[in-house]
Parts: sequence; C-alpha cells; structure tokens
Amino acid sequence: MVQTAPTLQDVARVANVSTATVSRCLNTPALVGEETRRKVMAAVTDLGYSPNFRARALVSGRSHTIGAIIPTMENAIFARGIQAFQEELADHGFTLLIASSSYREDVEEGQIRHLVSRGAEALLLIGHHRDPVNYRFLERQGIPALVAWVYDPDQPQMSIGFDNQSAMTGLAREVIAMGHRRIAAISAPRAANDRARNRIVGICDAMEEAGLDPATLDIVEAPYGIETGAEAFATLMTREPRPTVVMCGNDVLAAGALRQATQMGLRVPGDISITGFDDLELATLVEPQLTTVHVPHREMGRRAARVLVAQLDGGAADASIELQTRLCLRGSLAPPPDGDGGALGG
Amino acid sequence: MVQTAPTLQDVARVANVSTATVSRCLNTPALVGEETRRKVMAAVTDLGYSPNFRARALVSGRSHTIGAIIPTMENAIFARGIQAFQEELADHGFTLLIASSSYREDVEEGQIRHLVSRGAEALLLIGHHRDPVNYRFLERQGIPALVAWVYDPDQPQMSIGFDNQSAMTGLAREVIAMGHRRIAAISAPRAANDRARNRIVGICDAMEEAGLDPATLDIVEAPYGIETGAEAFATLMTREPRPTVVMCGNDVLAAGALRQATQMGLRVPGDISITGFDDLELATLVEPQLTTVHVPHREMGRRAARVLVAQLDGGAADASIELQTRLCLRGSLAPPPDGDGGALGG
DNA sequence: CGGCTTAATGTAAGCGCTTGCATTGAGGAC
DNA sequence: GTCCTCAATGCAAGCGCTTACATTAAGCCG
Repeated sequence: MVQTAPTLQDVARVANVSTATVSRCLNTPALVGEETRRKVMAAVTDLGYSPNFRARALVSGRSHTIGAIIPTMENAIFARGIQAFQEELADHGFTLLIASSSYREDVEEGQIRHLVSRGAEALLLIGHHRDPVNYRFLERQGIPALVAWVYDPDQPQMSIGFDNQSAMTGLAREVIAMGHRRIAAISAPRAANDRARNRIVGICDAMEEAGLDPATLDIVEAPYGIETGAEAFATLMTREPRPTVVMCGNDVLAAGALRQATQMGLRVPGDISITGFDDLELATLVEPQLTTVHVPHREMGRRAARVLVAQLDGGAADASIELQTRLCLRGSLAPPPDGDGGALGG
Repeated sequence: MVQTAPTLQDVARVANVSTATVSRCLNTPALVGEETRRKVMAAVTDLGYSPNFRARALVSGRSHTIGAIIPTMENAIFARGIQAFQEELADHGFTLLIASSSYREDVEEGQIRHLVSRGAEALLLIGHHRDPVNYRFLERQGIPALVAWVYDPDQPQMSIGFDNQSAMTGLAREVIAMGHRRIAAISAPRAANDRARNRIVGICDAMEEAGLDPATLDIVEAPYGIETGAEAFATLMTREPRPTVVMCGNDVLAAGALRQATQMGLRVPGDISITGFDDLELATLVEPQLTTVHVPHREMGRRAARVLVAQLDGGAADASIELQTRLCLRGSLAPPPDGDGGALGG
C-alpha cells in the first residue's frame, strides 16, 4: 500500500551498474560512458526515480533552503518583499522556508532555532532589534543572516534596507515647511521594533532642525491595523491644543486615522493633515490620497535574495546595502488651517 | 573559519556518553537516568547544539514540513490565509515550505515536483484546475494534497473553501433585486482559474433565475491589480448602452474600478454601482465603501492546516469542508439611476 | 547466594546519497 | 613487448542521526 519511492540502489540494480555510476550519471554525466548512460537513464525513467533530497542534503551538507522570519504576512509590506525574495530565490534554485513571529520577540527566537535545525542555510530577519545571543547562535552555526527593512551600517549585522530615520526626517521637513508646528504621531509599538523607533527619531530630528522642541511631539503607540489607527487618532483629537498634523508610522495606521477623521466630521487636509509611510496601494485609493514615503519593498526582497545566495555560493560581499526611499506628496497633507499651527513654540 | 555546527557526536564526547544516549535524552528523556540527563543537557547548552534536521529527516523518513503553492503573496487574500495556515502548522510542529506560481500553470507544475522532492509531506494547493497528471504524481508519491479557496464535493480531490458560484449568485440576486438589468463584470482571467470562472457562472445563474439573458452579461477580463481594474472599467464605460452596475471578481479590481469611476466624474453609486468580492480591509476604506462578499480566509487557512496535519498523523478524515461566505451590503451598490436599468430585456 | 527481572547505557546497522580512491582494460609511446 | 596513461567503473567510507539489540549492573526472589 505505502509505495516506497525507488532509490538509487533500485536504479543501479535494474541498470546492472553500481550506485556510484548512477549517481555520476545524474550529476556528472560527462564521466560516464555513453552506452552505460543510456542504460541508466532508461532505468531511471522506467522506475520513475526521483532523487531523495534529504539524503542529498545530508551528504552534500547543503539544503538549498533559505529561511525567513517576518512579523506577519498580513502586513502588505512584508508580503510584497517576501514575494520578490521568494521569486529571486527560486531563480537560483533555492526554496523558501517561512515562519512568522507575530511581532513577538520570544516567538522569533524560537523560530530562528527551528528554521536552522530544519536546514535553513541562511536567514532573512526583519530589523536589528534582537537579543545578541541569537546572533551568536547563528554565527556559531555558520548561518549567514541578513537583516532587512532597515539600513544601519553601524550595526555589526549586515543589513539591506533604507534609513528609516532620515526618510522620516525628509517627510517631517515637508510637514514643517508647510507651516505645521503642533505635530502628533501614531507609531507602531517601539519596544521591539527599531524601524518604528527610528521613524519617530526622524521626526524629532526635523523638529530640532527647525527650532521646535521635540518634547512637544505627541506620540501614541498603536499595533498594526486599521482599527487601532482609528482609535489612536481619536485619542489624539482630544488633546488640547489639538495637533494640526498626525504623522503615522505606516500607511495602514494612516488609513485608519483618515477614516476616523472622516467619521468625526473633520476635513482632511482642511482641518487636519495626515501622513503615512510605505506607499502601499491603498495610499492612492483613499480620499484624499495619502502623503507618504515610498519604500522599494520588491527591490529589497530581490536584492536580499541575491546577497544571501552570493554569500552562500561564494562567501562573497558583505557590505550593507542602502536603498533609497522617495517622498510622495499627495492630498492628505496641506498647510494648517488659517493662522493656526504656529501657536505653540513659534 | 567556516565553523561547522556541533553534532551529536560532539555532545556525546563532551558529556562522556554515547551518541545513543544523547539522542534518547533529546527525544525520549524518560529512558535516561537523571544524572546523565543533566550532564547531557549541560553539554547541549554549552555547545549550542541544535539537531541536524536533514539527518533526522533521512533516518525517520519524516520531514515535518508541509508545502504550499499560491499564486502570489501580494494578493492579500492569499497572504491572510497562508498566515493562518502557517501559524496553525507551527502549533503542530510543522514548518511551511512556500512557493508561488504567479498564476502560471506550468510554473505551478514545476513547484509541485520541487516541493515534493524537497521533502514536503503534504501540499496545499489553490483551486482544482490543474493537469490530472499532477494529482497522479502526488498519489504515487503518497503525498496528500488539499485544494483550498474552493469547495466542490464533485471533484475527486479533497477541498476546503467556499462555493464561489453560489456566493456570487447571492450577490447578483441583490444587484438584480435593486433593479439593475444591464450588468457588466470584470473578472480575473478565467483560463486557469476555476474560482474566477465559477464567480461568473454564479452571476449568470442569478440572471437566468430572474428571467434575464446571461448572454447579455458583458465580461472583461483583467489580471489582478488596481490599474488593470481601472482600465477594464474604462473599457466597459464605452459600451452602448452603458451597464448600470459593474460586478468585479475581487475587491482589488473593484477598487480600481471605483477609482476610475471617480476620475471619470461618475458618481458611485448614483451613476453606476460597483461590487467586489473578498471583503479585504480596503473595502471599508474607499469611499463609498464596497459592497462585497466576505470570505473567511483565516479560518480556511487554519482549518486547512488541521486537516493536513490530521491526515499525516492519523490518516484521518478526508471529507471536503465547506465554509460560509457572508454578503456585505455597503455604499457602492444602490438602485440604478431613475427609470434606467430595465431598458434591455424588459 | 544463584538466577531472574529491570533500568540504564552502549554498540552498530543503516537511512539514500556522494565521492575519494582503487581497479580494470585499452590504446600509445618507446 | 613493456610500461604508462587515461577513461570508465566499482568499492566503500562516510554525512548526522535513530533505534533494535546487546550488555551491564543493580535489585529482588526463594
């Protein structure tokens, strides 16, 4: 009943040669005589033989499998990057082993060990923030790890991504240039998320630069989601005096904020401006369209795959790669209401 | 330099026991003396030992890995389902091997073989449409396959999902009840996609039921995407007489159609109604909100995982599972403009 | 106190494949 | 004819792990 798949041995027996010859026939046909090759190939076809990758992986020490641990695939920015990552990996003959941490540090730690023991030859990780013990573990196991979605040459780990901090500074400069002075932010929880942290720091940088006191930046943290973004926005609207602009840590939070604003009867950008980050498709679907920062997720995924494959194949290059973001100025950002905005520090 | 990971042997040497004892200590600790266990565990921690999955898989004949082949993770409905699938799998000690077909049949065929030879013990596939040779291959290899995102008890393959056809019929009934007679549809390419196909058939069913001629259903096919949805919508608006409602095969196409409508100066639903399918988050973010069909993607993913794991562990249940969809009537659907809509078939 | 059971551990045989080395035989060079 | 080379093939040693079976040392019985 349980049909065991034919093995190299079976093929060898049928073709009346040794297993070594069959193996060579499949991997280095040049070393095998023509006559023999034909015989072996016939047996292979005949038996419907397909090599057992587990055995091959064991003996060659290579699994041609790369692991990725992301917070969740439900976040479009990860889905997009991982999709490109997987495609590029496939082009190089690698397979993707995937796990998700749900943004939980302890879960991620388990996943790292799990994927490694499952034979992942290299790992794609999101963000630098992580107990150093994990990096030590990976090093000891000889598993290259690439940190993505961030770029930070100061970190010992190789990374590919963009500078969250300066990208947000760029956006905040625009906001300030428009005349906004009372700035609020909705951020993803920052405790275990250096991306979120750096984006906030980016806003502070721009404020300082413009002579505003970063301490006046009103920050509310909200987990990823439309609803949570909406709630956070509602909270911010109770502040006295009310901010004239709400800068969100990502487009999804911004979309939630936008919906809440509409629901509260506030006009965007007439009464209040809102900005996002990531430039997801939904940024151009909402009304008004979201001012945001475009991030090259696909390219990041693609290049991350290349870096890891190169590392595995040649032990090559290991310099971090910085990708450029691009400001997308759209309808959701405009100058603050008449004469308002400078009331605070100005 | 290339630090080889510690092996069972290394642990055994350090703990001064045999490899068998170490193995037992890790797998069946009850069989090992307390003192010894402590010694071994210390060595394990000390060396940062992590079992070599390839060897374990080879000898046990089990990889505890399940493969999934989806069109693309960029489509939120798949990302969402797969996320739940992966989480549930992890809870049962299985790992997810993932591949994407980009909606291409030939690519998918390659992926099936690839994942199997990579040690996937079971496969999650999307939709029934597929060369039967693939099902035969899987059967011969003894790999259970679960077809998801559809439910069709008439197919030999086990499936978990919903009835695309009747779900769409339900929506179309509402549309017709509102007074629409000139109906158009934007569908994903149907050639290799039974889901898309069945949704169109569902519309036809409702038309027939209402005494409308299904041949008058104006169908334009468009690949997944906002832009393509917008283009398809523009095409439909050139028809004479113009449809009073455009039913889209999914929310993303609908969002594109909606944007295009706005751009063309058409009021939705005043001048024209638009419907979607899936009930993605974006359905409630656009203005007006999208009338659509809610699909329990997460539940589907979760249950798919359970079915496969049960099958692998116990060779259990193999009945297809039908999940229920739910109509979401929202702002984008309303009766056709005054006196319009019945002009065609009377 | 000899023989039995039992718990704890070791021994070693593979799992299916690759690959370094040995073997064989034929063709050339001298 | 002898020796060497070289292409074609076989032999057998693992890769790191699990596990059936063997071994050892107690612990217990009568």
